[in-house]
Amino acid sequence: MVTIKDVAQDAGVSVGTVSKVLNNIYVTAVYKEKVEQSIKRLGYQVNTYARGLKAQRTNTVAIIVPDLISPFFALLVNYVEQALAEINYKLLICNSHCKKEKEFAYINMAKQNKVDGLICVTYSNSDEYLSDDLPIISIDRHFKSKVCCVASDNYYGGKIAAEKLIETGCKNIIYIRNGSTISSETLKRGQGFMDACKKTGIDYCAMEFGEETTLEKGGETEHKVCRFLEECMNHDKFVYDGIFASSDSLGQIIIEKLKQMGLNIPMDVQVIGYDGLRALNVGAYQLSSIKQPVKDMAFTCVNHLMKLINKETIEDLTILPVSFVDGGTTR
Amino acid sequence: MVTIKDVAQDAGVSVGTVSKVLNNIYVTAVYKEKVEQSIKRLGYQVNTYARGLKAQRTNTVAIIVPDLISPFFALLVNYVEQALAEINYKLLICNSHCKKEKEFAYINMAKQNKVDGLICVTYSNSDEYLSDDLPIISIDRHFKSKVCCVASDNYYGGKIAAEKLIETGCKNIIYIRNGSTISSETLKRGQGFMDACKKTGIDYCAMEFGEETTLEKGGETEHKVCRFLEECMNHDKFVYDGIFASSDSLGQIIIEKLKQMGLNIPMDVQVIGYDGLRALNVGAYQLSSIKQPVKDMAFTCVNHLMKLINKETIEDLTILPVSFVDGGTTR
DNA sequence: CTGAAAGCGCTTACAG
DNA sequence: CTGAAAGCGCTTACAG
Repeated sequence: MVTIKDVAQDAGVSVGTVSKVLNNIYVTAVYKEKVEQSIKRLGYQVNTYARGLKAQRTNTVAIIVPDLISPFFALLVNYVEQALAEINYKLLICNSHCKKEKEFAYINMAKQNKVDGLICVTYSNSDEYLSDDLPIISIDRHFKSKVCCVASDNYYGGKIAAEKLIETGCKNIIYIRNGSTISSETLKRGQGFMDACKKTGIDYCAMEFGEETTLEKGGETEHKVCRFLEECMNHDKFVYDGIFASSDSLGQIIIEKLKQMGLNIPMDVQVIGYDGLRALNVGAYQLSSIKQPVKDMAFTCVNHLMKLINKETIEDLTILPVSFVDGGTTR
Repeated sequence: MVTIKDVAQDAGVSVGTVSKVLNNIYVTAVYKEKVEQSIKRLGYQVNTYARGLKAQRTNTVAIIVPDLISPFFALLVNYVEQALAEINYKLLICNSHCKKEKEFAYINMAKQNKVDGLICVTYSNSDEYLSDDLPIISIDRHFKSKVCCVASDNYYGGKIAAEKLIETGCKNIIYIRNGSTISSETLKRGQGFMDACKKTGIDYCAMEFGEETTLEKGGETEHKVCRFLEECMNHDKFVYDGIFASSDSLGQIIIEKLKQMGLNIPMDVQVIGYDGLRALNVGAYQLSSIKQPVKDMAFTCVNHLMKLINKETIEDLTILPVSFVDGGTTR
C-alpha cells in the first residue's frame, strides 16, 4: 500500500508538503506539480482512517432511517447518497427498525466522532442523547434541543387532501394514521386535514393505529386497520366516502382491504395517501397522493448539514412544497 | 472524548490490557472486571479510526448497487444492513448508477483498505480493477477473476415462467429484457425461458432493450419498449398472448402500456415479471412474477463475505431457490 | 499474564 | 513557503 511517505520520497519533498497539496493548502506551483505527478504515478489514495484519526474529519455522514423497505425512505437515502457523492462524502446507513435502542446506539456511534454529521428520521425521544458538537439534521422530527429540521409541507398536504375529497363530492371523510405520536411535523397532516374539514363543515373523523412506523405485510397494524374497516360497514354500505391515509403504504393496505370487501375505488370510496410514490418507482402513481419532494428534501438535508459542519447557521425549520398527484383512487 | 488511556488510568492497568479486553483476548478475571467497569463508568467507545489505522480491520463493509430506486436493490441493501448489524458491522452504501467510472472508484476505495469487504452488483467489466486481497462477493455478476457469486435460480425462474404461460393457454410468447449483456447469472432467465419453449414447441421470441439496468420514468428504455409494443399490434390484435419480463419494473412498464393500448391483462395478454415485489412492499404482489429470495440472498452474501474475511474458502457460485407468485397478471 | 514501547498514516503547529 | 517533529488513539510484538 502506498503511503504519503512514498509520495514524498518520490516527489522529493516532505510529507508535510504532500499533505498540503492533498488538502488544497497553498504550495509553490513547481512542488504542487511534482507531488501531483507522484500521486498519479504511484496511484496514491489517502488513508481515511489515518486522516480520520488525526483530523477529526472523516468525509462520512450517517443516516438513520427505520428501514429501506418503505419506498419513501429508500428514495430518501438514494438521493442523500447522490448529494453526498457529489461533494465526495460517503454514507453510512443505519436502520433503526424504529427501535429506541438502535437509534441510541447509532447516535452514540456518530457522537463518538465516527462521522462528520448525521441525518436522521427518528421516532423516539432521544433528546438527552444528542450533543452540541455533532452536526445533525432531522427529517420531520422535532427534538427538544435545537436540531434543525427539514420537512415537506405537511399542513398544506393535509389541507389539500381534504379539499380534494370535498370538491369531488365526499360527505363523510376520515383521516387514518399510524406511527409514533411524538412531536413531529407529520402530525400536521392531520391538523391541516381537520382544519379544512371544519372550515367547510363536512363530517369528518380521525383514527390512529399503532406505533409501528413501518408497516409490515401481515403485521399488527395492518390487522387492526383491516378490522376497523370491516367495522365501518353499515348495511352493506361503507360509512365513509373518502379516506386520507397518513402514508401511501397505509393507503395501499386500505385500498386492498376495501376492494376485498367488494367496494369500488374511487366510486364508492376515494382514497388519498401521502408520499406520492409510483408503482415500483417506474410506473404510474400507485394511488392518489400528496407528493413529497423527496429529492429536494434529500439535497436540502445535505446542504444544510454541510453548513452546520462548517459552523454556519441555518434556519431551524425548512418546509418544502407538496402537491396532489392523481393515482386513480380519486374521482 | 474518553480514550483507552483514560480507561487504563481509571482501571489502574496499562492500555495494552484494556486493548486486550476490548478484543476479547484473555486477561485475568479481576483485571477484566475492573476494565469493564471503567469502560462503563466512563462511557468509553473505541475510536474506529484509530483501530482501523492500526489493525487493518474496520468492521465496515461497502455495497455497490446501481441505486436504491429499484425496489429490489433497496430490499437487498436493507437486509444486508440487517445481517451486518447483527454481527456489529457497518454498511457504506455506494450507488454506481451503472456507471463504470463510479464502480471503479468505489472498488478502488474499497481496495485501499477502507473497508473489510465488498458486496457488489456491478454492470461493467471491471475485472482488472479487482485485487486478490479484498474480500468480494458478487451478486449475479461473474468476474473473470475468481469472485464468489450469489444469485437466485435464474434458469429455473425463466423455465417456470415459460411453463406457467404455456400451461395457461398461451400460444405465442415473448421474453423481453433490458440491461447489460455482460456475463451474468441473469442471462439465464432467458435461457431457461427459451429452453422450456423449445421443449414444448411453442412459438416464442426474445427482445432486448438498452443497456440501462435501472429503468427511469420517461427514460429511453421505456420509450423503446413502448414503441415496440405498439408495433406488435396487428389488426387490433396483439401478436403475443404472454410476456415474460426480465424484471418486475420492466413488467410494470409493459403492463401499463398494454392497458393504455386497450388490452386486458391477463385476458388478452398475460405478463410475468422477475423479482416478486409487492405493491409499496406492503401490499399484494404488483404483478405475477418469479420471486427472488432477497433476504436469503442478502444474508448469504454477508455470511460468505465473513468467511472470506476470515480466510475460509467458499463455493464459487451459490444459487438460491425462486418461486412463482401470482399477482393477477396471469390467468 | 501484563506492561512499555513502537508504529499505523496522516495533520498541524512551530521553526527556519 | 517548507520541513522536522509531535501526536491522534489504537494494536501488537517483545520483554519481563
